[in-house]
Amino acid sequence: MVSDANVRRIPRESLERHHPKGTAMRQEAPAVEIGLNAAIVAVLDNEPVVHVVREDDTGGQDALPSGPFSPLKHRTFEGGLRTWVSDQTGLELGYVEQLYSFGDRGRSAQPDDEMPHVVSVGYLALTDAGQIEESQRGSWRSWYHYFPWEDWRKGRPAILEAEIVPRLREWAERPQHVGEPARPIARQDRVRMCFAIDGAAWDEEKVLERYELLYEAGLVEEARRDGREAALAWAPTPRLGAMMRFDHRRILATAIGRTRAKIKYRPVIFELMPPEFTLFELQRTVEAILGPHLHKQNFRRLVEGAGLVEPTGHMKTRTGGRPAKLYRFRKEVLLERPAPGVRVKPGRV
Amino acid sequence: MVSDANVRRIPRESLERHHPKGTAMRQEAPAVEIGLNAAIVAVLDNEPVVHVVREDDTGGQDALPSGPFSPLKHRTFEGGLRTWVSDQTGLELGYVEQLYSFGDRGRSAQPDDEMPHVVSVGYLALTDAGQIEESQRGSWRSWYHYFPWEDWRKGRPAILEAEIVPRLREWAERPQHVGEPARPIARQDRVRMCFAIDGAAWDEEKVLERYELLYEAGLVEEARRDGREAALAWAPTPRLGAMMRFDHRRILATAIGRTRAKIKYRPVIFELMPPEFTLFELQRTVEAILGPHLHKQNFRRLVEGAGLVEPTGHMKTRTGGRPAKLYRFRKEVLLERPAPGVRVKPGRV
DNA sequence: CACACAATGCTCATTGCGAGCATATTGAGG
DNA sequence: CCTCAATATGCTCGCAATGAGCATTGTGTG
Repeated sequence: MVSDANVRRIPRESLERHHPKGTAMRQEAPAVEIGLNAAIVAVLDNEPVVHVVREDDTGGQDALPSGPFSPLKHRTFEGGLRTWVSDQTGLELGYVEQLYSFGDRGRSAQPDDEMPHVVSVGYLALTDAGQIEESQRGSWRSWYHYFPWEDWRKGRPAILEAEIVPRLREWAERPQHVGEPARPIARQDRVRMCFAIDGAAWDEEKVLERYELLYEAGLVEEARRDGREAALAWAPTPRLGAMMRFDHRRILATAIGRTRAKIKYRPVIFELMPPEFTLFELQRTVEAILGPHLHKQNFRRLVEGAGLVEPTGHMKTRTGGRPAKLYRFRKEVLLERPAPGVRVKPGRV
Repeated sequence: MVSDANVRRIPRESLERHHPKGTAMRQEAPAVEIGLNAAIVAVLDNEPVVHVVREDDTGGQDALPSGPFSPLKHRTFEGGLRTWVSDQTGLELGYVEQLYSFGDRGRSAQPDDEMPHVVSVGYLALTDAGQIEESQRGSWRSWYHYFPWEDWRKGRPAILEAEIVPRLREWAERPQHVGEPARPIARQDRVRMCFAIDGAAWDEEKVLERYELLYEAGLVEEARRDGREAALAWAPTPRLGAMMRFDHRRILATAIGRTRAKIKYRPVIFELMPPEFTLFELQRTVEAILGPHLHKQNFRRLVEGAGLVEPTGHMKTRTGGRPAKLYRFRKEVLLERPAPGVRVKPGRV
């Protein structure tokens, strides 16, 4: 337990900056600690992987690299994040983007809790797998290890019909707890939309919505850990993906959803590629991120036609067939089009 | 000045939760204060407006409704925000969405500063203008009051050629300051893309990029207030939009950009509409948000064809011409399409 | 040297969308 | 009542983007 002295009282003048006209608010605001978390993503051997830190002393839960934000040392969140990641993993991040700030970390904290409150700011970082050294490989895990139901590369994952959908259907039919916020959309419909049942289309971007639904229904281990009531009512459930520390799986879900959305309108896919690549390698990388197979010829037409790439003049010979032209990212596309990206249609299966 | 006692030291055990394996980090992290800020948007008489609080005692700067996050009172950020807004303005918010967390508030704080560090979490809220009472009208201002260059409803705003572009061109040609981060994209190209010169297309979603460019170039008052070096080198510049308190204009820029992007793939436009409306009223609202004129017949085809609306059976007669059918938002569309929205193509002029 | 395997080139039907013409209904003014 | 201005609404045409599939070109291998 942390002593009461750690709950700092913010002086009046600080509050005044918020409410110079003296509104009704008078209470003092305790300070909080800000945790910076990075979901560092790469594509390694056609598998989307995320960097994790194993924590042997806490039952082997995986965690994202993270550390507290210190305004005395870090000028910006992003700067602080880069410092932490560099210290903890040795990686120098390239592309970094803020995802979301979670105020109800792990949702386990009670309002009267005396623990210093921790707020999570999640970040997405994309890295070329070529940077990963052999010795570091063990620290990277497929993101489908944590979200098996998101992996549609071999068709609809069996875990959906076998484990998830029946339990969600049952949950949807149970009466809601009193005090639970009335949702504008019924449970039934949320399940239908999120998990593509009864003819609804699978939307690969709804990663977070699906995870939060499973959490609400008490079907992921984090819900049980955090003591959700709904979870207590449950018979033992098979492990639906690997648990992570704190709210890190939620942050990772946000990261996956954002990556899947973003490659469609920003050329961030090239952050995951080596400097030179064949068009088919590019396609495999996109498929690793999004899921199902794309039409090869059309993918080529799309990418070339959009001016996203240009040939380097070199060839790759060991393709197993005819040699392939090597391409590089064509940076000028950023100056030509307002929203360049791999505009693959959602809802393919 | 705030006494040193206000810089709370976080105890070791708190840090340990971040770094159980004992990495190299040992310094203590001071706590920070989290400010919640709301950009509350409505469309009033075909004008996009934002709720502002006037602050007569600080030179009349406008501010967004805001208040500190208190984990003791607020279970979530969003809950805290709703409480603050309700207390300060009497508004009960409907649609609310988190925008971004700004760690370098106002960018004026130095790393060695002893002021309690304030982090801004910005939110976007959308409201039906019908909720606004007559007496409250004075608290709402057109968002183009703060961003005149964003208003393309009467064609390309004159302020661009007259004031902005020439100064930006000059700024782009000046050598960068030493110590300034080397940007992957040259100043010249950033100006070109952001402000649609030399044949580049105007991207109405790049609101934040444009504001940040003007800030960097020292052309908005906030930059001068915050003591940017670049700004000091400048001869007096005409007022480019109205300044706001702290980083509120940056938050508003984020809000505008997000709104413009979001109505294209989520039916949030209906948060701004009364329960019944004509298709032309809907079009005017979209145009207020996005800018230029849309083709009336095609807009109708788009909206009806996407199943976004359904006729109520009622008619509106005082249209100035033939009476118009009244429509309502068709909620079922959420269950049918993965990303329903007013899919207007960007880059129209 | 034929074959398997990929890479690459091209066609064709369908759809989506920009643009404009045409018609239907009102209220206002003579 | 009649005409006109203004708006609502319906429909067509043509181009561009896209999904799907066939055909051809090069390499490595047995």
